[in-house]
Amino acid sequence: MTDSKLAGKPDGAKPKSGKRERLASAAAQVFHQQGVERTTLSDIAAAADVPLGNVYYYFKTKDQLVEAAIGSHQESLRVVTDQLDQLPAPLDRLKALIGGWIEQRETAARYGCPFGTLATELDKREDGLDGLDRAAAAVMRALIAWVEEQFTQLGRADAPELAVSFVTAYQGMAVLTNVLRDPEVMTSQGRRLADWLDTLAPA
Amino acid sequence: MTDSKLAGKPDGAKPKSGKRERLASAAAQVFHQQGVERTTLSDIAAAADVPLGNVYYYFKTKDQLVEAAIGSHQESLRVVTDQLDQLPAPLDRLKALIGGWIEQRETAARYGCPFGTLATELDKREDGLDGLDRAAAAVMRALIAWVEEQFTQLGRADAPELAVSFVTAYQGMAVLTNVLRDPEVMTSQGRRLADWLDTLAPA
DNA sequence: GTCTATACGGCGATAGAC
DNA sequence: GTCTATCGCCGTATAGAC
Repeated sequence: MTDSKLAGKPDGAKPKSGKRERLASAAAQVFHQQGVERTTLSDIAAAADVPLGNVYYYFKTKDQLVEAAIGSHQESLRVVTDQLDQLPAPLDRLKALIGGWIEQRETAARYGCPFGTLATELDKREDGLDGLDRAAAAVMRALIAWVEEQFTQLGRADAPELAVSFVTAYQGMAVLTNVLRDPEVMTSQGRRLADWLDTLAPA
Repeated sequence: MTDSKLAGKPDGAKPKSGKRERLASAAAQVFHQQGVERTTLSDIAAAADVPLGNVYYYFKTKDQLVEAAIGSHQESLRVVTDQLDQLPAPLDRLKALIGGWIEQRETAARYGCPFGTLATELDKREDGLDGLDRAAAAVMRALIAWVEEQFTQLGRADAPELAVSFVTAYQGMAVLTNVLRDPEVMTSQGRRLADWLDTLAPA
């Protein structure tokens, strides 16, 4: 890990087209669908429409592509929360977040949570070899922190624990939606989660 | 898949020692710790203390070991629920189930839910090649069904949805406990889940 | 900077001696 | 039934032409 997005970037040369970014987001997508271990570099190269041998110009190892994929998820999260921050009420922001998850229910039914399943897979690695699992944990913490901020703005003193509960609920929904291959689980459990939010908000 | 436990069993010969079962439960354990894709047959052979070449006498392919591991989880679930069924009150059964999860918090922090992470990994496979993901789903459904039965005995008309919520909560707890590498998440969220049960029970 | 050809290692699976 | 030796494939990574 280290600097995430910047590690391994060839400098002193014209970056020209965003091949590196194309590879990173292709990696994130293919890792989501196939898992890291079942995905070959040639799968990613094909998805990004880049010749196999050329991948190594941008990423020296497969693990660097995993790192880039984590960075890609981090960026996606930032974009989403920036959007949500436009909404005036914290309660509406959280509900809109749930709404977005429900919209992605078909994808979740087939492949699970794009980020949760990646983090789970990385956690099977032996400790200390690489810090990729910790890099993934940082993104998860960023989500929790954003949710916590909303609960704080709602005046909840127990915001930290509520935030963990909230994200926990989502990850659980995603797992069951995926394992049961049933998008309706996301819909019904998402509604329950939204209802729970209403019981917390001060009238 | 097909017959789960029986598939590929050599018949017409003396089974003698339970090597097959040793291999199956070793497979379940190693798959949990390393994931299916990162686990080699030699890892499993070593864990079961069986020579590598001999594995193929009991299991023709690696996938058959995955199938056996799923069967092993199924059996573990049966043992646990049989234990819990000894308790007279359904509410106590559910709380005892949560208590068991909390006891396993250290393992969950390091490797996640033994069954949930396996099912999640199998769901990354392409459809139709093997039915292993569906076999895993059946075990998850069995857990949900048992939980649902407890809610039904509690007189809840919405037992099916409550059961899904309950298992969802656990899977989510397990994911965050694992990703954050923090056993305390399981403790605190487990307590929340138990408290939630109390709010449901008729006074 | 781009791409092809290939080296290298590892793992699933098999053959066949005992 | 048990175990060793080994085959063959595939995937990561490299060398080096263009």
